[in-house]
Amino acid sequence: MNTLLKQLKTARQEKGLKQSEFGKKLGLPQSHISRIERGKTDPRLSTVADMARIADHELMLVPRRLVPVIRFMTEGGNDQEPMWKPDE
Amino acid sequence: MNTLLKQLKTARQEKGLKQSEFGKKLGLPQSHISRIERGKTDPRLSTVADMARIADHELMLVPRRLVPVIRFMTEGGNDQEPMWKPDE
DNA sequence: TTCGTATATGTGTAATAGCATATATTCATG
DNA sequence: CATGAATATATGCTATTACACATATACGAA
Repeated sequence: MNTLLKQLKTARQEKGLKQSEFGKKLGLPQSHISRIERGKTDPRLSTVADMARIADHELMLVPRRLVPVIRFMTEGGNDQEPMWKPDE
Repeated sequence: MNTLLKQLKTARQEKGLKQSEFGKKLGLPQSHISRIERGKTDPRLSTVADMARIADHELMLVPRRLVPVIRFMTEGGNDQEPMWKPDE
């Protein structure tokens, strides 16, 4: 499907928001959130941008040659954890 | 207005495409491209994503704390040029 | 002027968005 | 197990709007 929508769903879940709460913050009905997350509808740009912001994210336009780097930074894993440890 | 749309427009221009050519690659009429770029309409997610790809870009969902870094990478300037040179 | 490009307008259609409701599904708790 | 509450998905029915298509206007350059 659309990976962006999947990312949005997990972002919402990580915020601990259910679809109805999420929708209320956006002024959207729960049913619509559901349809969007499952890819049953093609939402408007403003809708997705709003959803992103509520979920502490941002919708950005990225030049293709930077995509791999950014992908690594975002889904590369939890960078609360160090990526390597010095030899002891 | 929406900075993302402005970015899309300059991305198209940098590709040397006029609205009509751009639209043809997308299966969209020129009039629609015009309305979108001027913020007179709220396009669908798929439309914007398609426009991004044609313009050699990608629409990405980015965690808020990474936004400044990515902004620096993208609009930070031409990184064909090295950001520093070693002392000689 | 004529040509190329960008923006504007109007009409018809298809799809999103709003609203209410129905149907799972899971998970407690008696 | 049964029952009920909380969550997620589904459906039907309107209203609003993106989108398709044609056409018109504006403006600058050759």
